[in-house]
Amino acid sequence: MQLSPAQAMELWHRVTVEALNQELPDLSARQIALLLHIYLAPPPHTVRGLSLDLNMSKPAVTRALDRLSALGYLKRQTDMADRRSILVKRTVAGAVFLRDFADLIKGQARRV
Amino acid sequence: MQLSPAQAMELWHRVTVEALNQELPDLSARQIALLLHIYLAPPPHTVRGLSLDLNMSKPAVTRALDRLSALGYLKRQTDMADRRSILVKRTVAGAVFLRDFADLIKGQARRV
DNA sequence: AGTCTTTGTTACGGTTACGTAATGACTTGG
DNA sequence: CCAAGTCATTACGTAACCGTAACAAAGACT
Repeated sequence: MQLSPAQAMELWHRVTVEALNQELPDLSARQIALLLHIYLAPPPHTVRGLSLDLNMSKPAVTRALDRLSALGYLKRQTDMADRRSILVKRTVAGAVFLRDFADLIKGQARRV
Repeated sequence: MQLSPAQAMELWHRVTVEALNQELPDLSARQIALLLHIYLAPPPHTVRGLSLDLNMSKPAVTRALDRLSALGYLKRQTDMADRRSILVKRTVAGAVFLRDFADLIKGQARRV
């Protein structure tokens, strides 16, 4: 996939502005990264693993999970093999949200 | 520019995660949108205009400008034709930051 | 058993952001 | 020249977020 710097900026511009105008639940950069990571990177996903992968502190991961699970975009499940760990699981609502977001990007990409 | 939903998500995922790992100054979605808008949409840019274009309250625009100008990414200039208004201007530092960001996107796009 | 380690969460203090409402500076129009 | 309107900012209360440090729960190891 080829993309000039100018195209890259125009795409990002269009998407961020459009996201603001649609008044999506406004997630921080970390929350978006976390959500995308859970849906796109291979499981399992634990707090510790996410903390390392995304370069954020464990409490920050916990709080992001609180927020995203309150929105219904994912859920926690304690790992039965090691009950200290929790496994972060996808949900239908999260998949729908990301699908819509992907469509927004796709739509704006077509205009670039 | 064509982009499947899956490609769109993968690109967004790669870029957001990479941005976290590089520990760029973490800007909110609004701040990024504002910065991109100022550099990509045709001037002039006033607080009121930005507030309308980006669907955010005027105080939110003022605060975002505070933050972004503290980082040196843009500057205010009072409009001499109507001294109530301010014109938001680009800076070299802002252009450099966005150029780097565009390169980051471009680099990740190549891997998608 | 008991200690040490690991995992996720909570507590705390501080920072940053928001929106509504009030304010100050300036322009406009009667 | 003064009242009304417009522009940006500040004030204020609230909510969200951060990182460090303390914590409870579970596992590992002797």
